[in-house]
Amino acid sequence: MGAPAPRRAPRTHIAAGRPARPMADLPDKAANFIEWYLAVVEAANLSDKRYPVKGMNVWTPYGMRARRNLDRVLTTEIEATGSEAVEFPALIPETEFAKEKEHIKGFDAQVFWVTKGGLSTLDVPLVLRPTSETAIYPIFALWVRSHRDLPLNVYQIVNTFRYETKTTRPFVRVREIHFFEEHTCQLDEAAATARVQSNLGAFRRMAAAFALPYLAVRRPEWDKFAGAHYTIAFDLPLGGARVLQLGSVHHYRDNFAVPYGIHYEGIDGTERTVHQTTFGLSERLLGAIVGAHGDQRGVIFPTAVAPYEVVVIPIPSASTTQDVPSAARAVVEELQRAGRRVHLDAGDERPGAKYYRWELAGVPLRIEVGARELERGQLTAADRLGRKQAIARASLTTEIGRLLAAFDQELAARAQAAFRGAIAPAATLAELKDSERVRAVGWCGDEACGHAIETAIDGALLGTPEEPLDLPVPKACVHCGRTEGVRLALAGQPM
RNA sequence: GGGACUGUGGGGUAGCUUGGUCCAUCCUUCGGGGUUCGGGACUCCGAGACGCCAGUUCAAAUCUGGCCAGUCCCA
Repeated sequence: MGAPAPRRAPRTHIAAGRPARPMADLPDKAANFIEWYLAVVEAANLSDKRYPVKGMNVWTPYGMRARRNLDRVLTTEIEATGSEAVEFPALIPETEFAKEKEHIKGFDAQVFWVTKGGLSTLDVPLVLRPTSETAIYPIFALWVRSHRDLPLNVYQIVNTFRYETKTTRPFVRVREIHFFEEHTCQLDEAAATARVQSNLGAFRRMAAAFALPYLAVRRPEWDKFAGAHYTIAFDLPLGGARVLQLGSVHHYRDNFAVPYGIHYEGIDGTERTVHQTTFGLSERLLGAIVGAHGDQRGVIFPTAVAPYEVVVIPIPSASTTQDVPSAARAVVEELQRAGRRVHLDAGDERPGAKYYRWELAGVPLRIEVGARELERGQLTAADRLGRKQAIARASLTTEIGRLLAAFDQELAARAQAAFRGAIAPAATLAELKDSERVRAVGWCGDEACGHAIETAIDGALLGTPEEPLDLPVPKACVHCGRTEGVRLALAGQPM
């Protein structure tokens, strides 16, 4: 006789923060994306938005697991390119904040101020960092003395604050941002350009881990980062003409280095000014993953960010001699030893209810352990894309590795297929109106023509592709018809 | 930046127009018991709410004002 099933599963840490709450059916994703997004984030219990300050949400235990996995990908990839972690303070004196004119113009309407210390008013008000250039660069000026100090590549993952007046949304638009920012100093403009390229490569690898296709575009002059020489942004099409900016890389030239005095002595003994770059990402990536991959059943996490890669569900039965609970525990332990993030759901719910809950929560792979499997020396594995099969118990670890890899591959293939269908060329401005796609058009580079395109699509000229796209280069500007200097440009509606 | 609407247990809602019927309804959730368990089980017992602050009134979930938060639309 096998041991009887325990009356009640032992409590685990996850019980305090349930991975997903059951709820009525989700709103239709295709028909009402925003409603679907808000509902799925709440139902999967990734974020608690009941905190009583606008745009500041609570990270739940389950959401925190996803965030840490996301950050692990970011830190691994950026460190592989020779960047080191640092952490600078959150408060910036107004005097430093105001040194670069364009930068402060771009940000002063959206910063939080600290104006009092205890009961007394501060002589110099402090800004809660909306981004950290002005906190970091005065110190860079002290750190950089010689060409031997270059390149200086550092990054930090910290919270930044922006006083958003628009509607805020979990992960996508928040006032307290979980921000990844790399700041670098380079010998000269060419070296800074090379660093930008290195960042583009790093992001390509990050996005691959998240199974996210994207457009790398150089933003038009009027939409670049405040203080930048140029900005390259990563845009994810989200259905219709909508795009979500995933992050950006900026070339600053010496725009900040001059006002902040970041100089060095070159090999030839002359004093030179560094050229700088930055690379910014945020938890918006998590929103993008939810938005791009999720379906009518809930979230779908790629393995790299999934809070749990595998959930094991025992199927109890009173009429068997098999020791199902012990067998399930053994499966979990074996996977844990193999380094997998795995969760045993031994709760009182019936198996079907657990399937729904974990599908809502986005776990890539579910393993079912029941009398039927044990009698055959097998396990049942079902992935989040609906593929179910029997695997041999004896080769558990290798089978799981294979199934997760296949899952990631299929997830990426599906996202890639959606991506290809999301972009279409347009030869006339009329085609931009109420467009159901992101549009690729000819653009002469003129700002007036750019704004005409923006008006036509009721959105933004995202910019010119920085990486090759499988689209023909148009012969004439879609607005003025000029053929001189015409380039391919993308237009869409930023979320 | 401008406007519209909304706020009732953990989640979704009824009640609000016409103040008293409401120690507030239903579903879900949560805690406990029992029967169960291969795609959202059933049953019994129990828990839990009128966003905050003022005002009007004999009486406020309900009317008024302010604040906070949320949703949507426009620039």
